Amino acid sequence: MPRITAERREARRIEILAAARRCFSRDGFHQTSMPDIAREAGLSAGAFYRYFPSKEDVILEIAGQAFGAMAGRIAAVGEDGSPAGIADIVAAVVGPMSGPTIELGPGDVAPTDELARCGVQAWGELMRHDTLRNRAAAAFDVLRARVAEVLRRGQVAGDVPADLEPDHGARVVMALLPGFVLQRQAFGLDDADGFVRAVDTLLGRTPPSEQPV
Amino acid sequence: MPRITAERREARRIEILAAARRCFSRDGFHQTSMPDIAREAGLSAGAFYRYFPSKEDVILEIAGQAFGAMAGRIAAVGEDGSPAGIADIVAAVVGPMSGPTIELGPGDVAPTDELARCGVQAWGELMRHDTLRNRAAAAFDVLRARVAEVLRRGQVAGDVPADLEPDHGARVVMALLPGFVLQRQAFGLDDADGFVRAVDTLLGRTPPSEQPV
DNA sequence: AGCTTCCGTGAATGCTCATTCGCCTTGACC
DNA sequence: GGTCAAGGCGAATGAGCATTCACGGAAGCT
Repeated sequence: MPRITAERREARRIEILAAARRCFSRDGFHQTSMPDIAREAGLSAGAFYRYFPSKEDVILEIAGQAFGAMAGRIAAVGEDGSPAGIADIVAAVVGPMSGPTIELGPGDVAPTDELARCGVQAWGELMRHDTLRNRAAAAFDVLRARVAEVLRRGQVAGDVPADLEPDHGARVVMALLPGFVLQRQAFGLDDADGFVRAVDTLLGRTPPSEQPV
Repeated sequence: MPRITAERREARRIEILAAARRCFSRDGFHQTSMPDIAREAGLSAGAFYRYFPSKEDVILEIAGQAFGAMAGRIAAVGEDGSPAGIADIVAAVVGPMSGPTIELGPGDVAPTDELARCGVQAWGELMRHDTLRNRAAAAFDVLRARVAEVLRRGQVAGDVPADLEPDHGARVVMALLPGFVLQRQAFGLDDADGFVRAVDTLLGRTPPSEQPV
């Protein structure tokens, strides 16, 4: 018979994750100590371990949130049946991010700057953490296939060059996203509209040969 | 009167940096201990400190190498007077990377996978290390201006949409690079040719309106 | 050769940190 | 209200780490 309800317990867990995100986005994964997280969450160091087995578990969970938030935005494009183009995909990921981080469900949070900063650090972890990398690779493949599908539809509609290999094209589209995130988080370049407009223009919606100066 | 010549001293310094790159690319900045670096360099832990004041200095120097190697490739595009396009810039960064890391000059090394992996981790450091961020931001601005200039020339030649804002377009081109590096280093996707081909196609060299299915 | 100066060594130092443990508190259930 | 298992606490633990230091030895110079 637990002293606190399951809901309260879950809320506490989520609160600890939120505190960890704040610490990680401010100081980095490895410069944040457990007492830091506990203090930020308003708990003692010991209480933390009633909710998570180790610090690494929190890092992995937050890395998962960061990747998941991005993936969720991409996956949502075109789900309502509207005709989705490449620029729509880019716009979805690159869209507004400010405000507090909101829990959408268990382990599912809205994308924020805070989370994006954790994500950038998680890229570094990807390269030597096998579990994280495998999960991320699987998610990447799903998204890439989805983007490739959008490109194929675009080819049918004539919006996308017919001689583009969709799988390679999807790689290029996916490659735009980390670059934008990095520019925004590291250099403060957050003109998402200008970025999307440039993507739209570059992608040939307005073919250069028909737009002489 | 030094016991070893200046050349030998410099060689040792470079060797330590090489050892640190190997360790960092394998285990990450913060999972690598000083004894690890010393052992990899064939030195004692104490000797390291005759060459560098601290571990952080090595990290910063290697981060600088990683960014500098990329920057060097971008900056080299079009320097020989040949007409450079966007795809040339992407191709330059995305090009071959294997082989041992080669010292090109003081603090100047050729891009390798090893160095690229250090670079990805350095992105995470960027966000909370002011000195590193400021230097990177300055370098980024220079490169972006250079890419924007290539785009302007492309507009004159008719290869690039006239209504593209060159500064925004340059951001987009620059954004492609971290994405490609991450895909290569984290997921092993190293088909650089296919990537460049897709960039070339997407950029509208072959306007979609003239390529109906 | 003799002196001096610097280099390399590796054990010692003095932290910090993740994690654990014994104890007290709290709230649910009877 | 009483009981008791779980929650919370924070000092204690023990490992690991960056950095320092005192010494042995090798090069340069005279």
